Amino acid sequence: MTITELNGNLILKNIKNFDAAQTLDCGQAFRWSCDADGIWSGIAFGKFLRIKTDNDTAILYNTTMHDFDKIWKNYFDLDRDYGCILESISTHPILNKAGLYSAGIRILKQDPWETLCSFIISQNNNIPRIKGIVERLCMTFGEKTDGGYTFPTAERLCNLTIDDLAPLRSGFRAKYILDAAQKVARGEVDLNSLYTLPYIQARDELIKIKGVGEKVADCTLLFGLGHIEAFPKDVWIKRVMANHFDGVLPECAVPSAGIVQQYLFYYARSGELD
DNA sequence: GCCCAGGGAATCG
DNA sequence: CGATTCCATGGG
Repeated sequence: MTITELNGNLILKNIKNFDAAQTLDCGQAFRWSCDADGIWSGIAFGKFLRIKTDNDTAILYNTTMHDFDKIWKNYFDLDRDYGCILESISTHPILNKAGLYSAGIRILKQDPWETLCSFIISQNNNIPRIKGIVERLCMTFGEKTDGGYTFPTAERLCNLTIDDLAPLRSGFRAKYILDAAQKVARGEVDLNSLYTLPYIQARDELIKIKGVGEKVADCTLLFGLGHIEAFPKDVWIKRVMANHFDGVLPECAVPSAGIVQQYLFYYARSGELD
């Protein structure tokens, strides 16, 4: 991968397995949207970004080398070799097809609090409505910034009431959002410690929060904390496991289970598997 | 109207 | 332990 700076934009060349549309619209993040020119816009870690990918090139608009090194390189997981992972599952016919179909997906390293809160909202919910609730959460309690609103911190939310959250129309999830905000803001659950804590222990920490079970915890660990061994089992993945794998994940997928999980989720939802 | 959605808590037996 | 049931909301 090479990086060049041009007119305030960054151009990444020879970057493999990175497709903005697949990565940002595969259900791991809920705040990105695409315009007519194929440019994706969103806010993460308090910063607004526009990005477009085309084959092995990516253009990041109106950003700096400093922010790229500090935020976006890590956010888009650009240091990981996904070709190696795709190769490792290529011997299994279904996994191979899922991987080829999803080869532009990168597993994001999102802000852990935003990830936790977003996936609490995701429970028994559909993706368009999750996006709506998350956006109303940001507009109501986030801070105005370039291009929109930031994701509100746990500290901002921890003293609110369920009535305060009524404008979100998040239903029964409101009480879970508040419990998460309180435990995180008080340090009762220390999200930053979960980066390095072993996977099982990190998951047990997250499950202390009301409304957080194994699935929401796994999504937080995978999409926010870099634990690629986490394997979130939602209704789609349960169907794939039952219908195609006899309930057991193929051995070759285990080392990078979370990434393979996202390939399967994306592939299954496309209708190509059935 | 009915069914389902990136589930989890409460309550059974 | 495992299996049900309920939870708010809105799109299809």
